[in-house]
Amino acid sequence: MTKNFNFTEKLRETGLRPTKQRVKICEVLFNREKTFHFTINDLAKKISEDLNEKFSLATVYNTVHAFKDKGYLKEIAINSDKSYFDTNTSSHHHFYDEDTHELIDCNKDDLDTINIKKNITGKKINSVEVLIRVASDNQNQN
Amino acid sequence: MTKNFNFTEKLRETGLRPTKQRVKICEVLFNREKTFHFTINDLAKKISEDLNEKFSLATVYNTVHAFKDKGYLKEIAINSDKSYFDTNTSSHHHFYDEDTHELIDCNKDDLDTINIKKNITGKKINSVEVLIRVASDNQNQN
DNA sequence: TCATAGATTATAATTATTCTAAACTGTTGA
DNA sequence: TCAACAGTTTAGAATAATTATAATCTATGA
Repeated sequence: MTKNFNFTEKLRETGLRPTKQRVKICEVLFNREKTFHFTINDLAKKISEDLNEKFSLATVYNTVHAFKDKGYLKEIAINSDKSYFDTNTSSHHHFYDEDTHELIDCNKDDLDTINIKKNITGKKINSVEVLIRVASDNQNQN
Repeated sequence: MTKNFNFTEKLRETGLRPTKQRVKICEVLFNREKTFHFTINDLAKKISEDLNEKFSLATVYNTVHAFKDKGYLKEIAINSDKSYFDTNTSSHHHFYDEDTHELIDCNKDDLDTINIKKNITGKKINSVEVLIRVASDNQNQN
């Protein structure tokens, strides 16, 4: 999904009916320069702010999951409080600011490529995620 | 915490009252060769199986959190379903088997050291976690 | 236009986790 | 040794994120 796309067509192409809600959520998520890191709640809030209308929470959940299944979104494991999603679906890693609870994408050159030397027999690697937890220098050491 | 330790003394040393429940949970967690990866539910089940008695779930939560705060346990972010904990508190990484929902420790030589080249101004790095998701070769590509 | 499969919705249900307040227990010091 | 108190445990209630349900609605293809 790229900026200023014909979301209706894109949705149809990938087998999702382009409903009003889905198209609008696409606009909120993908009409932007930088990648967007969000929780369901963030998104629901953004929808009601930006569009001045409120979709059912269930719709937000359904849509985000549909988008994730179609590969428009990536889910990022941070903790068990809530799920975080990322509009950047390329293979990349994250900083997580434990003070602000914000996610920041790593650039390609922030980190060497992760090289896994061991294979688990009969298993293939689905993903490799690095999470770098950071916090203010002058506070909780964890 | 090491195998066959005097848990009562160890608990006291770190400022935790060695109650019956805490000592028994120590035994379940730390009297073993290999590291133990578990969810709260796993642990609660193991307690009732191994010890043939049932501690209040709240106690299991309290104890696990106390142990985590004292550095006996590490929490591992996998998904938002539940929290996973690890008795191996050294800096290390994980494979996560998406078929069996099992965690497997990476050995030091499974992975190169992660070298982070970028700093976030004013922030210090608390931890660097790598999670390698694996799954059976002949099924869901995610 | 119509039938229908697929979506949306409000709400209920579920699940993991945290809170609460009462009862209980380790520890300290007289 | 024992009273007193702070720290723990406990059952159950409360909370929060998420999923399920079932009725209504809508995009789509005939």
